[in-house]
Amino acid sequence: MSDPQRHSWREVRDRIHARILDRTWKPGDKLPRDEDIAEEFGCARSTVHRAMRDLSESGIVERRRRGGTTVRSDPVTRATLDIPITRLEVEARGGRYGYQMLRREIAEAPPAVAANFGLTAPHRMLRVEALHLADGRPYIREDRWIDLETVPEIAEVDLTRQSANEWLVRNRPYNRFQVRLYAHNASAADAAEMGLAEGAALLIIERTTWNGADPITTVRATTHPGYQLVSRD
Amino acid sequence: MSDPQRHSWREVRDRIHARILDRTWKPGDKLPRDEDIAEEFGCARSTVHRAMRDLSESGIVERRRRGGTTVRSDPVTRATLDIPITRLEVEARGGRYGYQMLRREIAEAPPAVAANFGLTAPHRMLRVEALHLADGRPYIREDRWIDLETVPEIAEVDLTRQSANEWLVRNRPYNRFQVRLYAHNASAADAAEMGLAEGAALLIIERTTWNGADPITTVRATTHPGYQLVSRD
DNA sequence: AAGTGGTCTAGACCACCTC
DNA sequence: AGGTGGTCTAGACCACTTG
Repeated sequence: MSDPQRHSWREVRDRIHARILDRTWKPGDKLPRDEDIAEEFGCARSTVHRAMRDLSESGIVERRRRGGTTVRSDPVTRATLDIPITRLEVEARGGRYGYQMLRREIAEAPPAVAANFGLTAPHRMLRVEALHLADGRPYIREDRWIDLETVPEIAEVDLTRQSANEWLVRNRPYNRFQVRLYAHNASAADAAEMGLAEGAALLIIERTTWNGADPITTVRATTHPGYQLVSRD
Repeated sequence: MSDPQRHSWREVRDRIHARILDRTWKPGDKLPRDEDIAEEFGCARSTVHRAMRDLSESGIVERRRRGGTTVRSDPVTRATLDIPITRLEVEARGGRYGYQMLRREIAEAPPAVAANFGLTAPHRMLRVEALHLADGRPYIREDRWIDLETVPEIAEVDLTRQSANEWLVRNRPYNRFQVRLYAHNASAADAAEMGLAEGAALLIIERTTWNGADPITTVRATTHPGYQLVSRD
């Protein structure tokens, strides 16, 4: 009557969510078919579908063709993180960005690296270690392995001036990736290269990227002390 | 001709994405209107819309009513993390879950806690410190503050047997939250309560939840050494 | 003021999976 | 084999926001 958007998908979503929260529909229960909910709420099935997709993406319900919609019995907190390009992150904070390549070698990928890609056969890769600087101080140290079978051209690129990441983003974009986060005590090498105390707690961001089935690169980014990641919204 | 689903939204999405990757449309550029893309691709505008929403949620393009669609000039890696309920996480790994309340007090929220909620006025809150155990060993230690103005009933709940989180999930669900991740060296107190070496690098997961504008709770979860978070897909 | 994306509808067909 | 969610279409109207 007075509501703007009486049958908006957000309202439908919230009404369904409310019934889950008030235990009308309990974890593990099966919800009615979209069509029946649509009829009850007096809206189109596609509106219910839109609402359900949101609940499904939030991890609140699970949907399967023919199997219907069920309330997830193991609710999770599903957070979205934006991991920025380091140069833009530094500049956005008003800092002066710097990049410095530390080492470069071509070698067999060690087992830990191959495992990130799910590879069993030995693989020749380009390894690049580099430092990202903010106002001249170490900000992130990265240890990167690039698959030379997928990205042979990278062997010819001058990575002392341009970060491997920026070259890859432009020339070998990925369409699939995985991120792994954990804490790590600064090793003696970390401490020396980043100018900090040995043992300092550092957040590590590991990222592995593929283009379809082809491995592209895996990076272990060691952040400076105090670095934080914050979820969107 | 031979493709199944010739005009699927995924195909439309991938074709648009391909043009961004091959720099037909460069970062900062404005894309054609959905309707024009639909005409070019020979599909409905709603199919383009579906494709665009996916690109927008992935952080590849930005869309504004009247302002059109533009390619993001600061590409990010947008990762989704599932942070499970600790009890279910332990049980899923085949461990025996245990819970132990350490301390409970009612106090003014310190500035750091109030800041998480964006509060300026002093607030009385319930503070609960507790330990989650896996096979009898400390798994996660949590330091939680609960807003007594929003959730007065919690003061009467017996939190020695039931974790505050499980009570809250059932009785005061949130609809908005923020997560913050960082690394931290175990303090002497951390070390004593979790049975580990002082200075160990620990991943901290801070979570603050609201119901609309009302603060519910903020938790600082200190994970055990070696704990990892991995993105979905 | 007008043009863009956002939403809603009704209907059709499809794909997947459980029954 | 049949029922469920998933997708696509065509059309209409709305909301936002920018020129």
